[in-house]
Amino acid sequence: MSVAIENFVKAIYNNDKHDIKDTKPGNIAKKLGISNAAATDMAKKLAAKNLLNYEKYQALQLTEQGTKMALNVIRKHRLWEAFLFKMFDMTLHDIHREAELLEHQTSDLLAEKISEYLGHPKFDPHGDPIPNANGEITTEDTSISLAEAVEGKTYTIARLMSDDKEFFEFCAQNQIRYRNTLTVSKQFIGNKMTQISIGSNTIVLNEDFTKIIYVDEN
Amino acid sequence: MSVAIENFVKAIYNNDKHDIKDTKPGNIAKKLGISNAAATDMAKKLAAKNLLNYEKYQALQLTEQGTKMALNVIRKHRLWEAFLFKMFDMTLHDIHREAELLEHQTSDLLAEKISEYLGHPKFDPHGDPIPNANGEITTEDTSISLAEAVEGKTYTIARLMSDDKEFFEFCAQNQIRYRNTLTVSKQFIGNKMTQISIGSNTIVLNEDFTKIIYVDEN
DNA sequence: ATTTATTTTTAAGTAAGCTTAAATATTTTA
DNA sequence: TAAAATATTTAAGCTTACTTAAAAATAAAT
Repeated sequence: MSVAIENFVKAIYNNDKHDIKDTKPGNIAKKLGISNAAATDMAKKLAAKNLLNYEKYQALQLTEQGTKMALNVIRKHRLWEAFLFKMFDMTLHDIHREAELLEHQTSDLLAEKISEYLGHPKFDPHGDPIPNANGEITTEDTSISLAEAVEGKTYTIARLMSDDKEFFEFCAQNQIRYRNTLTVSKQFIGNKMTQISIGSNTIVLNEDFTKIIYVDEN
Repeated sequence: MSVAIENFVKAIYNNDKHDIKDTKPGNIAKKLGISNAAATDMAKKLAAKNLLNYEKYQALQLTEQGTKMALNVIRKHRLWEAFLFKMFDMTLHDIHREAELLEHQTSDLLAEKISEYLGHPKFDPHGDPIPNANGEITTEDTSISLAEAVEGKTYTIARLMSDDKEFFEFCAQNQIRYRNTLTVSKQFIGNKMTQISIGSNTIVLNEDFTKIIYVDEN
């Protein structure tokens, strides 16, 4: 399938899971940076290909086939992230950008080789679950946003939910990495600022950052 | 640049170097599997972009800019081949197919990371030279076709000049690999059949195969 | 040196994946 | 609940990268 189609079903899948849970054409268009008209157009085409259900003015819903395609692309994306993260010294943001391109040009064979090399990992370096070759994906998620974390407790970083360059540069500089351990040492200004200890560092995070860092209680 | 454009300049570059040394639209079209009309069309477009010189009925000639683009893509292709060959157990044919796709979706940064990881190799697993980041490429080549090799002499495999699946499966089964050593033990039926020893194996090659294996005298 | 064959070019047309503008439907809010 | 705001759809049009068919030029062969 074409890059445009793969990105379209991926956007629907992701929107459905995390974001605003709104998969109407306008939201998908916004996410992909295309016009609403283009999204409606594409929706009709993909409905004809049985990748999604389209009814005028309704939210777009992936069919089983469409979901399978989305998970196949997401698998490749996350495997590339894990692989590049392991092999090369690059920021998570750069790795994300590479994976965004490579995911569409990767055979199932190569994906399997990468997965095998990495020991069939279940999560990528953002903490996102990696679908297996059959399109099965771990859905259980006990993590909470750092914004809801409790002063004095110790946590493990479960997810870095962002594509933002600045955020990942900040992460790289402050040992904020998937599976690292941190302790919440102080919450202040109405819980909008959070001071954490991570490794030997003590840093203060603003609200924006605490909202996109997800943690599991230790 | 688009995939179509990158493949077009690459085809011209390669035709100019190895093949029939004919870069007229029809030959490029044949190589790319598109119609002659499409090739002429593209040639005009690329001339407008200063990637090649186009004159009616004449061979296509890459400009400096076009050559640079071709070498940049070829660099990425060959780095991927070298990298995948090192990392994964895949046939040269499979590796070639993956590289053919990945080459167009690889940033200069990632190419550099791969090159660095491999210790800036000068040749890929087919024995093709890898252009450096400045678009400089090793051109010296002392190798001869195995069809011209001499009975009794020992050679090093310098180049496997093919994209053919069956050929590479044969290679994989018979230790025919870039830089391996072989001895020509017998030439017969008017030098059309060549018997070689490679490792502990003795195998007979037909004319087709001897023509695409290039060797250096030891 | 003509005829014949082959290549190249031109012309017209197609599909994919977009755009903007206008019409229509839905949602919000006063 | 009617008006205003927002979203969605339709319509028309664009660009890229192709296609086939026919015309024109070049190359090969008798």
